Amino acid sequence: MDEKVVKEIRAFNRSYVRTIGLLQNSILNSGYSLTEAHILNEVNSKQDSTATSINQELKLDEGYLSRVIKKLISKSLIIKEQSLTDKRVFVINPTDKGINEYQKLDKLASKMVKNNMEHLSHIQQIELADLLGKVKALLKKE
Amino acid sequence: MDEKVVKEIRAFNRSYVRTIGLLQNSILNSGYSLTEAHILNEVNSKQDSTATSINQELKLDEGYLSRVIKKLISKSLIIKEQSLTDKRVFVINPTDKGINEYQKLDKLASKMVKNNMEHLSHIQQIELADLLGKVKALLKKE
DNA sequence: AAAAATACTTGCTAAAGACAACTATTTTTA
DNA sequence: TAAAAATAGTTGTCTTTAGCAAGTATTTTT
Repeated sequence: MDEKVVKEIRAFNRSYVRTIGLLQNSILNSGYSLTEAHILNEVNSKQDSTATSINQELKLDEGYLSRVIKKLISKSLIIKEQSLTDKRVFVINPTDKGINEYQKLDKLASKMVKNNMEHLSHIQQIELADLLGKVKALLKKE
Repeated sequence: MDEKVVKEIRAFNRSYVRTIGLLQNSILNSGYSLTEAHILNEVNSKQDSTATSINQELKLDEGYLSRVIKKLISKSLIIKEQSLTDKRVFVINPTDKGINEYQKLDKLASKMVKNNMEHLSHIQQIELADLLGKVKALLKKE
């Protein structure tokens, strides 16, 4: 494989990690940890999540996940109900408060992205979205 | 600002974070924490680093950085010498072992990137590098 | 010369996460 | 169908990572 290509990709990764890192840190100022925000996102993105389904995405330690879920329950952001068909399983859904908080986080994340792009002209912004879309498409082909 | 653009960028961030996250985790299996790897990178990238110069890039807690540096010294990966011209300053450089370990990490990171791209054709790889270069250029304009 | 700033360190604490052992339930298999 | 294995989740314990505040030493500013 072309070393030049690898070099270019790694240079991009380094610079982009820093950018995304800053966006993520802004979420940390919202009162939720990154993991909590991710779980909130999972639970709000699909109905009847379970610890297992959440962890298929997040790949955390199960014990740790269990505790974070407990914490989110204690904050009344999610509820957990034992499945009637399989009593090993506990179905998780957001409360109204959880939906609300998630939407706040979502808006915050959008705002951060906007702030990060605001020095670009409108045409450049469209170009950026176009470029990223193409990259995503290339990398999706598994 | 165009909501569609923001949406596209956020979708990209999500998918890319996952990709980079996997690469970073592979480094974690090398026996060094991400922070240690970053410091090793800093110290190997430029001569006579200092805690302050490292932190201009990494932006860690100063106390924590001080301790991680101490740990790397105890592992004989870096050495620290008091500056003769300004005794507040301690100049940091990699040892031979530190240079060696850094090169190992560097190769590992390249390998991971390669693995991640290997399902792409040569033309697609070049296209990817080209797209990422353009994105980086767009975002660099501060 | 005193005050402020810089460079770094240390004590203390909390958060994030890993590992192993455990309960409860369901599925597989011999 | 009873025993074994697998699945889903929890809890105890520990380490790592990191942040905050107060400290030392030195240099710069006033």
